[in-house]
Amino acid sequence: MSHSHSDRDDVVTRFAPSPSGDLHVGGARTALFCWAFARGRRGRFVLRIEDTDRKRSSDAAALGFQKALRWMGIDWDEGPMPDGSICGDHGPYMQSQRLAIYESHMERLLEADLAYHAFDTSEELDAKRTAARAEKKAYRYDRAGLAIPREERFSRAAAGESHVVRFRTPDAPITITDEVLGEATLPQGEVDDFVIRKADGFPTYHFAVVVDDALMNVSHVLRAQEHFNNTAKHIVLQAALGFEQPVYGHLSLIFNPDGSKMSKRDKDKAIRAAVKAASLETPPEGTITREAFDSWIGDKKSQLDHDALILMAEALDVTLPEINVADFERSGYLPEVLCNFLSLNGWSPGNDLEKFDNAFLAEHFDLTRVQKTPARFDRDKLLAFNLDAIQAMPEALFRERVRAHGMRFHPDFMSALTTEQFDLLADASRERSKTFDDLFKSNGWLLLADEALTWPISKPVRKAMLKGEVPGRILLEQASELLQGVEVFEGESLESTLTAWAEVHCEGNLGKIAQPLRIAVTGGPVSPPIFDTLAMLGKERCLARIKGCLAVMQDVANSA
RNA sequence: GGCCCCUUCGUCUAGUCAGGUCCAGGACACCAGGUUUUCAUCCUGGUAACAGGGGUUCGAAUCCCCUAGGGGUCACCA
Repeated sequence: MSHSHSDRDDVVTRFAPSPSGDLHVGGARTALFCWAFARGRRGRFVLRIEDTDRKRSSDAAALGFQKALRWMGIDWDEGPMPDGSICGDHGPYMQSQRLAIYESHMERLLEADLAYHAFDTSEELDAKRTAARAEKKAYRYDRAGLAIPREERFSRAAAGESHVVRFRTPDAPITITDEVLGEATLPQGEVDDFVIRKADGFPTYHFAVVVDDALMNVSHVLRAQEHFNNTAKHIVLQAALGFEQPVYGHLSLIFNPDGSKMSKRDKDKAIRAAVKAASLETPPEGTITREAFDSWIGDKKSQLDHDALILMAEALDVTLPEINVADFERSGYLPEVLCNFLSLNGWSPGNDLEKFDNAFLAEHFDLTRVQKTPARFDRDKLLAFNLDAIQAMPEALFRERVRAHGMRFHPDFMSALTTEQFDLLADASRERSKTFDDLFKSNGWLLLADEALTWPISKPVRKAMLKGEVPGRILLEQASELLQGVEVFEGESLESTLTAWAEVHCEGNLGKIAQPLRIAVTGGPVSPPIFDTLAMLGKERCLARIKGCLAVMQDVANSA
């Protein structure tokens, strides 16, 4: 397997996820950095799917990864494409389709006695592992398989006896050179004779990754720090197979704000906490079955599936933590902001510069400025960045993007409004939206039928409606008549009419009438600016709602 | 526990490689004041860190050593 020089001179990076679950932010950042590194050097970026674990991998997950990357604005030159096609001359890019390739290299190692069949049972190995742990020692394979004569190993394997193939690790220290972490030498014996082919015939990660990176001409391997120790295995494997060694760079991990490792389990954790807080012993109505609930509660490590998670979160009024790229999309973050913020975790361009796009990242990203320490993921800062980006957006663009978000995640909301209504809402919401989703979460009052609106009595409602020398409900009654006479029910005319009216009836304090009006037409004390709020609803509906509200407030006042 | 790596405000980080311009800068968060018809936004100001201890040096956040703390890894998962 020799490669031409021109081939190797190019920068080639790859992102090689195993397709289980969804792409989480840590993986997304790795992909982003790999992409940026290649793009900034006119190199190629490869997407490879590492599906050698047949139990955990799925095609759906692989597609989900591709969509998540696309959403972030990350494109790749080689690998599977979301439309089902395949790009690149070094495929296949699904490891499960490369078995014959691995096998040919495996044979070379076996023939040269650089690898050997091992017949240990998992029970035997487990026992040795347990013993090592009891002695507080690191477990290392004892090369028991090597005691079997070579001929016998081959014949037993040929006869179909269950076995794995282990790599015969050289008896020498191994030095890893890493562009981020520097140089580290593992003492001899630290890397044992690891498995390179599993009993099911599939290569292990270590073997597949080394073969693929070499055959795909990968020049720079940028991956998570959890792989740092594995690199030693990859280096000795490359030497045995006669492959060139790529440049390595290991990226620090991303943690939760509390310092715990960010994981998919965090969603279950959030719900478990809510279940505990509410002392629930049965699943909430309309969520999951009693059996599912009991087994989930019984096993703290078990996870609910995606739909169950959402149902439970809604029933318990819990906000699930965003972990996956798809979560951030659903929550209404801008992909360019997520990318910007993600790259600030573990990398910075210096000069106090914080806001930049992917093109800038590609141009300036380099390994020397990558942080060695893990970063905690600060959602507040991400939110602040998202707000800034939305505020900086032209009105028309915001309309367009927030509409797209609505069509995707809130179709009922969208179909309930006219285009004019929605544009009004979008314009009124832009400056106060931290995410696209904010608009949909906080304006449910628009969708309700006028008869269905209610006015829960809370402290701010009581204050605005019932307290004071002239209670708000009285002013509201008067303002209602005023509104009846407004011909052009639009923001500007409403503003001039109501401001003038407030000048006379509220001592110039618009708030005195704005708040009662807001509560009357929305059912609560929070909404976009009052004139926009009124205009969106239209004259008829405003008057109907005010009428209903006044009746309720009258009752409350009477019973007080 | 073995091995490897790391350690600047609450958080993300600049500064560390080439010691003085750093009684440590920016951002988010927080606190105080202001603007505002609600919420949010916005404006102004403020609190806040070189993990600890030894060296080296005229001088150390920056170099060396020790201690403490953190992380990764120790699978027929990747």
